Amino acid sequence: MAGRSVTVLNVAEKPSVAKAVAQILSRNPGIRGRDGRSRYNKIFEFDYTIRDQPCKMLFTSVIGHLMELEFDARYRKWHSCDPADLFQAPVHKSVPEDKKDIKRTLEEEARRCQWLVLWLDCDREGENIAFEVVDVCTAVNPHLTIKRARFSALIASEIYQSVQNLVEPNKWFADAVDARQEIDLRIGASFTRFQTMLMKDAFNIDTVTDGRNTVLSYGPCQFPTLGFVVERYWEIQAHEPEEFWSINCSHRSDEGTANFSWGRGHLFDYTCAVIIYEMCIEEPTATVTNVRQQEKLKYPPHPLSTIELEKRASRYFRMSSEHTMKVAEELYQGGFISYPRTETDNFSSRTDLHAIVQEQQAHPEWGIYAQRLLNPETGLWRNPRGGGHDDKAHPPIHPTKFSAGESGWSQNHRNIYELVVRHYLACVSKPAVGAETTVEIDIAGELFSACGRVILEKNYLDVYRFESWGGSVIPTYTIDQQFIPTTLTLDPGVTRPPPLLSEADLLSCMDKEGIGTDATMHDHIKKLLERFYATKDASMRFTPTNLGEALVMGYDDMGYKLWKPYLRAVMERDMKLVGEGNKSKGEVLDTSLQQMKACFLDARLNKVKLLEAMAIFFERSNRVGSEHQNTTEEVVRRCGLCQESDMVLKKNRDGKFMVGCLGYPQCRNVVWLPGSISEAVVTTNTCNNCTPGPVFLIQFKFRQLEIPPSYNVNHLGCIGGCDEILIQLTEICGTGPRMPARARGPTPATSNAHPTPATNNANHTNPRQSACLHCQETGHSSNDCPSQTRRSRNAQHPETNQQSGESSVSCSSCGAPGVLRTANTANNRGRKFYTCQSQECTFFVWEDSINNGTGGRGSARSNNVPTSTRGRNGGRGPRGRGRSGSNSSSGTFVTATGDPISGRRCFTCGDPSHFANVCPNRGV
DNA sequence: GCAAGGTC
Repeated sequence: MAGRSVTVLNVAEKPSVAKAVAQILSRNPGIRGRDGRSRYNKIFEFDYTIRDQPCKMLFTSVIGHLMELEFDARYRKWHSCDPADLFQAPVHKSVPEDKKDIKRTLEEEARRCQWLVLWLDCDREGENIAFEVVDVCTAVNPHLTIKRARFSALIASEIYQSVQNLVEPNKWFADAVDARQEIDLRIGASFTRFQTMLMKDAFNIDTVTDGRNTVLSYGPCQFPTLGFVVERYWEIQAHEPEEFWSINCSHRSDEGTANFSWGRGHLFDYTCAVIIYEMCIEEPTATVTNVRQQEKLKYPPHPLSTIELEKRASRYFRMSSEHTMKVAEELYQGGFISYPRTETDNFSSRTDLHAIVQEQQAHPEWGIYAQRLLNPETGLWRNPRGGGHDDKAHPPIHPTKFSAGESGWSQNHRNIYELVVRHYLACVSKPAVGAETTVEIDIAGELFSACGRVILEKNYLDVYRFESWGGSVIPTYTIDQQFIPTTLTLDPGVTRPPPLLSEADLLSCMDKEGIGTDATMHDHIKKLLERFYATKDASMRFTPTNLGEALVMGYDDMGYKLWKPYLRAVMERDMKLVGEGNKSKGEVLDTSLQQMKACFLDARLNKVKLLEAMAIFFERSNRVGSEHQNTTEEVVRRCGLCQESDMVLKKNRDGKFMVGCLGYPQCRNVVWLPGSISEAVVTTNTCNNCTPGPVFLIQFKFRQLEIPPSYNVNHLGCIGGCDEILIQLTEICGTGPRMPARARGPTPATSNAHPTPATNNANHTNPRQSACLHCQETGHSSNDCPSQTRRSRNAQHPETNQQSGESSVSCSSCGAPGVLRTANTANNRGRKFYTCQSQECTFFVWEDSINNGTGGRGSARSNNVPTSTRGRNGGRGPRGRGRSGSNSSSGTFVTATGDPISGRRCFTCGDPSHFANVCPNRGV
């Protein structure tokens, strides 16, 4: 029933959506908006009818999130509190200064409206922004009727449908985002303050950070991103090139040349390869055993999503993801391309795909192709294949306006526009068609194959100049045909480490592990560079800096996976549960913050690991208070004297422990502790007697010889005044150390000497139980891995596994203990040798060669030992080098079972002193 | 001085 007109405030997530929806609903493409308080957010007005209700529509927007989460003022200064407090410090949402004008517009318009319709993007963040808008509007007009419009694309039919079927906003979705925001803030701020304050005083790191104000930030997205870079770097460092051998065959005829590759790929065992090669050389006639002809298709890419745009721009134009997004944003603002932040790689069936192509027909470079595409006779058109991703908010990136290049465009603008257009044209084109021929031949029982390809139809490749489809023509062969190869060679090769991560690789890793969103991934990458955690070289590949590597190493040495993507994955799972209503926001916050706080406290107890890792790369600073014992101060209680600051546990340079007020020198409240204390750590336990609480108990360790025998060296004590034992020991021992700190023995063991925190820590894995990152062995952590002694980072470390007096032999490949065994082969029966304890490693050395210095890695083959170990680990294997000189000259070989092979000689010249592969007349 | 998420 038509009634009196109501005034409806409609709010979209961004100005462009407000305008687009207003244009559609008002059926006025030229609709003009009036200005509000914010220069970007216009207000469009028109009349509309929603389910028979006449409406005066006011359509405006926000610019993403309207509010930010922050700590209450008292906790905002870095030294205002213990970073551990940030896990429970009060937080609140507020509108930041630069969004105040948008808030004012909403307030002014909301006052005169009866309805509020939320047109935010239909994802979790959009839902959360919707509730921010609701908060602002209902604060000034509590009687508003609140409705949510759900739409998946800015297409007229979709919008009409949506406005007639308004729903309720989804609080669960918004709650999920609230939880994420709070967890990110608390973890980020606490760890950032902790590690920054710890390292800045202890080391001279300003040298690597350009003297800028150094912040060693930690974030649940930036750190895993750094983790990917460091992990790859470590993989490269750990790589040892390994020689392998392959047999290659070519055949030239009038029709061309075919290059046949060996069915076995390559062999790491030189002897084996030579034996097979000899067999081939002795009977080199090739017989064609199979000829297969197949039609092959090469498909065009899926419609363009943000990540693909970034990856391809990086590959094709060497543009950084950050710059790509900046350029894409400008093209979007200019109306040339669609919204560039989208996960969607699927066009809605309602999109007019042909109209987009029609616009491009006049282009001097790809216009002809667009015309061909639209001509049904060419048969070039094909509806695009989707990649299965849909963010339900935006279509794939596609051109929205024709341009043959604008005068203000940089080369990058031209490149990105061209990529978007060509990519779109490719998507709606038929795949390329090729004819592939595979020929298999047999030489002396060995299989070889060659493949030739002819492109029959280029189709999309005609327009998508960024891709190619290599192919070569090979001669025609028939089954049972025989020929003598033109060349038949035994060629050496060497395994190579993987390359450093490229920007495209990094984006793929992040995408796969769910780190960041399409709109923020480039920010996290940029942050690594800004924080001096990584550098990017000319070929767009990332190397960790010393700082980045040290931080990851420090946490890794603690056994923490804080630099791995798992934490984010858990958070993503929790957010999903909250969004589905299967877990409450409070529940997720409670458990994950409790776990993260325990992890934080534990990390702080183990901070020596971080300091040790940093010490590998950086000089210790001479600043006062820089000794690592007192670089972070653990809060014991609130100061009862000034009642403003916290009392923290400190250790002076001379080794004295005390609990002092952070308000020093304004507040001089201090509790001196007995001089006989060797270690003191604040625990999470609190005193039940002392007030005002909480007063955290301290785990003390006293030096045995400095306290009366009736006292225990370990004592969990309180400094609040209730602890008789502590008072007595202070009286007995005084408050100064007996010996100067420097005269004491080695620093006691670090983390193991500390009590474990009372709370459980789900993220902590014991490095003694987990496999070493480098050699995959258990029994040591990655930082103790003997295989890493070659790494540059250990150059400053003593060789701990080579200490004199040790009688055992350790594996030079993985560092595990050697096992003494007795040979049982014909030539060496009874002779002793060592192999590696690990079944996966083929280290070998004769015992009698150790003292005369002839043994070691690679000696396996020159000493005729069984080579079967190679087979046991599937071709990957010993880090030992390939062949020794004696193999190629003596002519004595063993089979896999250790039996000698005699009577072999060079096939080419008949000389028994060498084999054909090293013959001066090499080749056939 | 700290996070990550929106978007101009």
